[in-house]
This record gives sequence, C-alpha cells and structure tokens, in this order.
Amino acid sequence: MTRTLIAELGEKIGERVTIRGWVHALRDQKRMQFVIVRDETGLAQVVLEKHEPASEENEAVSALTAESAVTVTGTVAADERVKLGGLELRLEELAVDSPAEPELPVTADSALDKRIDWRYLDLRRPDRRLIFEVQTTVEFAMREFWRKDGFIELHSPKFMGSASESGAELFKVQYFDRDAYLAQSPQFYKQMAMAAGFGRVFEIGPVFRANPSFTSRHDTEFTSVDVEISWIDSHEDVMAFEERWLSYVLAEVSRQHGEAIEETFGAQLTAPAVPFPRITLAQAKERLRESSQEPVAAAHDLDPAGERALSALVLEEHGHEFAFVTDYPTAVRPFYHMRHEHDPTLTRSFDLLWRGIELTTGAQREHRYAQLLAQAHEKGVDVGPIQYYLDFFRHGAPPHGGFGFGLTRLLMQMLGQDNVREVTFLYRGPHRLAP
RNA sequence: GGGGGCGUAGCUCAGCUGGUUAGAGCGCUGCCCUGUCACGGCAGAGGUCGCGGGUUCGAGUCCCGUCGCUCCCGCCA
Repeated sequence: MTRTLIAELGEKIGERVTIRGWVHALRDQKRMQFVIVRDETGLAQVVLEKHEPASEENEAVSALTAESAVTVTGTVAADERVKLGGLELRLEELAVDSPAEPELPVTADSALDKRIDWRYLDLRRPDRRLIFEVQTTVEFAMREFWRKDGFIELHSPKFMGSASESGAELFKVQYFDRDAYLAQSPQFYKQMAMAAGFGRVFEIGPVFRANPSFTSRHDTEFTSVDVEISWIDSHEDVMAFEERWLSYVLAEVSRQHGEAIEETFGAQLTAPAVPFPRITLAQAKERLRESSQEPVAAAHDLDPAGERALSALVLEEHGHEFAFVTDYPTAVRPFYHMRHEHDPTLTRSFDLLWRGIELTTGAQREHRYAQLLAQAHEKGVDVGPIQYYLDFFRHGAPPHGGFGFGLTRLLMQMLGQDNVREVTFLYRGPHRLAP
C-alpha cells in the first residue's frame, strides 16, 4: 500500500489511493457521512453513503473521534459540490490506526501554558508546523552561507568544569564524584578554535541558563547560534559579516515562506538592506534623551523600553528594522571583550536590535594573553578554574571576534510572535521540565 | 528575585456591594436531519469554584498563607 499525500490528490482523479492522517472533522448524517482528514500537506474530504442497514464501514465512520489516526483507501473524485478543492475521496476501506479519546484537552485558543502541556496536539495545527518549516529553512540558509564563506562547524562540549562567564546563571550537575556545570555558552571553545587556526567557525547547539527569568523571551535551555571569526581588525568586521549573513538568511526565508508567513501570522518579511545602521550606546542614549517622552535610565545599558524606543527611532530615521548599538561600557561587558585603545572604559562590542528586542551580542575578543589576564583580574574573575581557557592565548592567537544569539528570538521576530515559547519545540523554564 | 493581574465544567470565559438548586458558548453523550463543508435541530451528562487556614448566621465573592499561570522590571540571548 503506497501512501498518497493529500496535496497530490488533484493529480489522481479516478484512481484508487490510500491516504493516512488524522480525523480533522466528522459530519455524520442520516444518508451521508463526511470525514475531513488532515495530513502534513493539507485537508481532504472523505465521503461515504449510508446504507440501510448501516454497513460495517458506516459503523466504523460513526465510531470515529476527532484527531484519531486513520488510514483511508478510496477512489478520488472531482465534485463541484465540495468546497475543499472540489475533490473528495469515496471511501472503500477505513482503518483506525490509533483512536483519539473523545474529548481533547486543548483547542487552538487555549492558553499557551496549557497548549505546551499538550504540545503534540498543539503542533498538529498547520500554523504551528510552519514555524518549524521556517526554522529548518533558517538553519539551512545559515549553513549554506557559512559554508560558502569557509566556516567550519563546531560541536563543543556541554559539560564544563567551570563557568565560562559569571557563576550566577550556571546549572550544577553531578559528574561522578565531583560537580560539573552545563555550558551557558560555547564562547570559550569557539575561541579555542581560533587559537587552533580554524579561521572561521560556527555552532548551533543547546545552552543552559539558570536564570529564574519569567519573561516572554527567556528560557533555561535554548538553541544558541554562535559565530567566531579570525584575523579581524575590529568589531566592525564582525558586524559586517553578520549583516550580510542575516540579510541572506532573511531573503531565503522570505523567498520560500514569505507568503505563508504573511497569510498565517500577518508578519511581513523582506531582506534587510546592508549595511545596517550603527550607533554607539552613548549616542543612542543621547538621541533617546532628546527625542523622548520617557526618561532614559542612567544605567550603563538600555532597558527593554529603551531598546523598543531606539528601534522605533532608527526605523523612523533610516527606515531600517535593524540597528547595531556599539561600544558598550567595560563595566557591563565580560572580561574577554577587547577595550578601545583610546578609551579603556569602552569595549569593542555591539548588540544587534531587531524590531525592538535584543537579538545578538558580539565583540572583538582580547587575544593578548597579558592584557586578557589583567582584565580578568580587574574584573575580579577567579582565574584558577579557567586557566585552560587563558592558555589558549599563550602560543599565538589571532585577533578575532564573534557573536551569538538565541535562535528562537530570531524566529519570534521573524514570525511576529510575542513569546519564544511559541516557537520553541519544547520550552524549558524554571517551572517547566515536561513534556 | 521585585511589583501588578489572574486561577470557576474537557476548552474559552461570565458570576454586581457576601445570601437558597454556580451560568454561557464551544466540546462531549444520545436521538433527529437526502451532500455536509464553522452543517443544522432537540434532549442530556459534566463543577469538592487551585490548595490550606481565617472572618461571618452564611464565602466562588472578604482577609492571611501557599502553589501555579501571566504581564512589567531585573538578568540576559
């Protein structure tokens, strides 16, 4: 028995075929029975006349429940009466592969948290499926671009013996007779690849953050996209790569799914023009102070409201949805970010904002061993546990820099969703470990 | 972690200043309906009002605690 996909039925009029999928709807009438079957390619109407007395097939159709997994064999017929594509399948054989219990615990309009409880049912909806079709295209396009640019793919370890940045957000796990930590970032390892002479690397992999954060854009485990590039002159080279690369990825997604995304989520997607606008953090705060309604926080960083306001400002002035914010103060950046020679209170770093949220963070890294050590000490970093990392810079390390970001933040903005949980296959948060 | 809001039927929600048998829509069950397509009609089942304590003659409603959800902030990607 060959399975025919519902999308292919139009080419098989008059033929006897077998479709396999889920019962989407059931209309069991006195003389006619209609079953709408759904597979991953679409919906199809299955029809059966009722006999007197009811045939075995009639009884089987009557006993169906919504969302049961079924295999239906019948003849494809064109019929103008059918609103669903003018096609139907005249039922000859019906097999229930796995019945669904009569009452479903969630519906399309259930609260997100409840939909996650029953994620496998939630994900059966075509619009949810589109999210993961897009995710697949995003990763494919990224790799395509990287590969053309000579990047090497990394799979760095997720067990670590020490923190890669600060200790606060690390998950501690038992590792035989001692403690280990789950990697919060592949940062140290992609820098090791620079010292190893790999030149340009990327990694798409899981990272773990023990933040008790309850927001629409945080989770405790997420897929991080990381890039690191050797032989750069400054963080500008990193930004120049990132914008070309992102623009390509968005162009591909727009080309392949733009219409579906707009239809399903109402979100418009076009490839952004390169270069993206750049503004230093100091200038950004100055501009916000000038133009603004709301007081700008005195802190060293932009708060979420500041990010939204800045994005709006850039969109208004440059017609651009992206904005690089550069030159963050040394105080708010990790010890390994390279500092400006003319002003060591500022780092050669950047954040990338898209449609009001922080998408990526990047920087040129400090590759000079003595300078790196001095910065670690100045920041009060305990260098004992990370000596292996510092060693990477003792035998010839190229100047380098890179960036990283959460894949779901990109997807969320791309699809006009308001929560990373919506675009995460299975969300992990402080209170969520199942399913 | 701090602040606001919320928790009532399988789902989404209503329930006014405390007052007798706690409601609606959808779903579910049964019956009816000559092709439905958001099918339609009739009938019915279904709730220890998140949990624990308190105030009161009386608590879904007020108070305290607790758990969970949600939004904003902090932290970040």
